[in-house]
Amino acid sequence: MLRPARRRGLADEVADRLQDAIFSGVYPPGARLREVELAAALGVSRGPVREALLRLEREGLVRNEWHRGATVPTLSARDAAELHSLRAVLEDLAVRCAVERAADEDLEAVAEVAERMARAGDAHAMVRLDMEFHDAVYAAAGHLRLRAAWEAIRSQVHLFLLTRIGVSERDYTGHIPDEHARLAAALRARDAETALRLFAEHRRHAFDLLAGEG
Amino acid sequence: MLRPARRRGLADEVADRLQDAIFSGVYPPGARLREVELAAALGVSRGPVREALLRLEREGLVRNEWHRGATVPTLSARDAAELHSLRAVLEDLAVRCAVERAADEDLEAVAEVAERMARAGDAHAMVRLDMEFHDAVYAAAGHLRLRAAWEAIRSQVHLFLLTRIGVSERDYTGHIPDEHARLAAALRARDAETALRLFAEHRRHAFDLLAGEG
DNA sequence: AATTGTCGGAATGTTAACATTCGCTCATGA
DNA sequence: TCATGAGCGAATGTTAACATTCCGACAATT
Repeated sequence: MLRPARRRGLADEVADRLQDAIFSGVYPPGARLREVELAAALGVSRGPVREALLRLEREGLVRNEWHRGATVPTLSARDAAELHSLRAVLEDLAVRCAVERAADEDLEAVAEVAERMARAGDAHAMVRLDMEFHDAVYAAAGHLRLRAAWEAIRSQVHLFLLTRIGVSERDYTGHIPDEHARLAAALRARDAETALRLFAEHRRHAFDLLAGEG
Repeated sequence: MLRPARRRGLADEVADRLQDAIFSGVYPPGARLREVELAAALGVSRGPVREALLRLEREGLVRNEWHRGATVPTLSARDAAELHSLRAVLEDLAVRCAVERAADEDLEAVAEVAERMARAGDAHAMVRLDMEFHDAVYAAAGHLRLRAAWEAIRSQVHLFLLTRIGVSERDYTGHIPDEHARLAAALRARDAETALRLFAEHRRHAFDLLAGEG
């Protein structure tokens, strides 16, 4: 069973590199992303860079302004609240779809990611797995537009976790794997009510932990 | 009270023209959008056209494939179901936000659009006002990312209504204005429970009417 | 007859040069 | 001292030419 081998243009390549760079802290919130600078650093022309910045804007990782270029946005408390509330309704739908009509193997893939979290290396790896876990849930939901809506805020959630993780790293890495394991179990049992409750508690937990002290 | 006079580039201009053209039926679902052709027709170069197509892809109005160009997608029954379910959770949140913390003037703006629907000209104008009404609700919600999520499917909903409107135009134009008036009234009364119920019935009504017979 | 290889045309992907816009600085004036 | 305007520099917006990729048709081979 082969996945479609799609050819990617330079733009996608550049977008991925930029995303990694932002997550790595090379371009912290507030930093300006100059097209010529990026083009020179990556060894491509401004075209693909421009296109990549547009894609990252769609994901909320950069802000684009007329004739003023792209900058990495700083997430305010209000932004965090927006992400929290929007994520809640999206994830509720995802959980309902997944429980209702996902293939068993897709739900097992979710559980498999949850297991990997138990032996994550550092906090950054944990965050990556956290994102991967939720990706798997949306994939199991089999809802293209829901997945697209998630991907529109996914990077922002990722960035939020990375920037706020220092304030309580211990609690985060300690409780998170176990929580995800329970989440996966509820999904595999196709227990919608329990799953919805657990996911809500999970989000509330993470939100209180990370948004409160920032 | 002036709105910010923002300078728009050619790309945005092109995107709007293309959107109008698609809604007008110039490019029906399945049609190919060739960059050179569009650039020549609009009197600009391929750069802005490319950027515009990327923006329209973000809105789901065109599909872009590697080295195969852009096409107007045809909406299947599954697509309609996806739009319906996603729209439901987004609009629920929008209504809750609007009832909870919208300014009175924003809710009056919603009602004002609803009133204009009573004296709409043709069916196309009615659909435009329908979209405008829901735009106003999202604007009243004051939730930037929720609004962005709506805008990601807005054009698809618009196109869906336009393509399916012929099957039951009479029912659509007949009942819709009254329904929206009640919706607006519930919002102005800040009656969350009633508003949520009415919006759900509204969507169910439109979905049954238009998706069923296609 | 069916499959594979090759070729041509057409469209997109990419590049580099040109045009435009914006923020900043500094001089000017009241 | 503050407000106003011109000019400069830097970055983005736009363009047109070049490179690459893909699809379809047709020929060759088994």
